[in-house]
Amino acid sequence: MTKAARPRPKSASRPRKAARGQRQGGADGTRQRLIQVALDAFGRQGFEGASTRVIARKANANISAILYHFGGKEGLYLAVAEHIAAFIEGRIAPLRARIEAALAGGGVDADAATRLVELAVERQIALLAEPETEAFARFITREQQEPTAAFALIYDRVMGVMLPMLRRLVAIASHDDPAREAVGIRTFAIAGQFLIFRVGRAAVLRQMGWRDIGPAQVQAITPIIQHSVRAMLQAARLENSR
Amino acid sequence: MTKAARPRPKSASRPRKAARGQRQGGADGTRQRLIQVALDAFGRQGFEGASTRVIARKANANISAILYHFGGKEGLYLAVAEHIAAFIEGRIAPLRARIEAALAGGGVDADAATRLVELAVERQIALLAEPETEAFARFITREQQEPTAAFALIYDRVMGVMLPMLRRLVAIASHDDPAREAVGIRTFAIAGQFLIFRVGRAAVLRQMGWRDIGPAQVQAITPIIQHSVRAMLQAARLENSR
DNA sequence: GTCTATAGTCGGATAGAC
DNA sequence: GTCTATCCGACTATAGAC
Repeated sequence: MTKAARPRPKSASRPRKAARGQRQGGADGTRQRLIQVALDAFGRQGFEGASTRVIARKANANISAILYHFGGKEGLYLAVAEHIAAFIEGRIAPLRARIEAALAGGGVDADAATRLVELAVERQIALLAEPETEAFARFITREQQEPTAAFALIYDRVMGVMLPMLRRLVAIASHDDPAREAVGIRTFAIAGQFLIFRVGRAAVLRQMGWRDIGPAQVQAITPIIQHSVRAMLQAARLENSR
Repeated sequence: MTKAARPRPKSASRPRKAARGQRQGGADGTRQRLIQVALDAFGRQGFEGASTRVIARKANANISAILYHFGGKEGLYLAVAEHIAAFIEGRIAPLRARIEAALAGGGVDADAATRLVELAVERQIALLAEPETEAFARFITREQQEPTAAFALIYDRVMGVMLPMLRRLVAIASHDDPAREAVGIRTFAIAGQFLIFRVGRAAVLRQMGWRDIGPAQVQAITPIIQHSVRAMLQAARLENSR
């Protein structure tokens, strides 16, 4: 009963000795292709639903290549998480730098903070439209439901960076204390407004009659949510200034 | 390659001949226990990750009972979806009746519509706090990522009912046309504000320092999101009335 | 309606040649 | 670094006794 329903990722002793600077016989290509295919497979079918055989075949690689490069299925799973974290880290770096510089500078009043939140919202929605991130969302959403080491990795490198930053901005924009629970809740409420379009994808497509969530949809979504966020922050500020 | 990554639910010829009114030897109990355990297992580990062996053992039933009652693993999966749809249907019935009556009556102005949306938000958040719905959320969120027949079932009976209703209210509250894309987007943005607490559960718990999302958390979340929704709808109304 | 025994398939991992 | 061959465990589903 308690015996272990399945062997989910724990530590993953992936060897991956050489492969960074050498590139023998297109080896690095194999590694990258495996990660790419595995990202889609794990995201769609989950850790146990996806099979290494199918992943290897689709990546034009041998099954043993997974053992060689990642030490096993779990290692491949974690490598996918690393890939996701690295990709998003790179994409949000400019935004992060800009917000951190503003916050360090000290001259961020409520209006400036509101504008920075709106900027962050716009960038995050734009990220949703990039084709790669559709698979990311599937993978991460799965991890949110039943977190493994892969979630900790992604949280630490992406969410754990962005959320506190957004939270500080929300606090400034609403004349509140970032440590207060209400500020945290408000921050998630903001994130939820656009994340729902990834996470509730199937329902959104049906209800909206969309065939996909692409650039056209992003263009429709962005101003509405920015508007909503502004209204929410201003109302909270009024409330807190009484 | 195209050979079939896995045998997901298609039609499920579940026999389930007698079992409703007869109740021989505690049979109905077995059926219910299997559904209960399967809901948790499928939600956590996905269709292929969960094993009928473990489900049967945890439900104190024989593996063959799954074959007998549901015709197979796929039948059990769909039975879980049915259970979810029926449960939520029952829970939202009073709210639905109230909103439909108000809309049919015709006397719903923008303020009344806003209050009804706030009421719906409150009820939906309260639903999140009920312990059963945690497993529901896991199951449904999985289906959102890679929908099967189970998603169609739940969408038709729950989301497809609530979303258009909410959408009409949002349109009235914001002096807009329910058919407009912006109204649909706004409706999802509202839903996203509380759904994030279920769907982004792991991130919420980490960032907020919560150990669970229970009654105390619901009490903290509800007024903040109601306030946010009101601000958003009023801002949209102002925008549309110019 | 519940159970045991077992068939048949597919999974990940290993060993070792090249 | 890539490949084949193979092991062995775990899975779902079937057949048939009770």
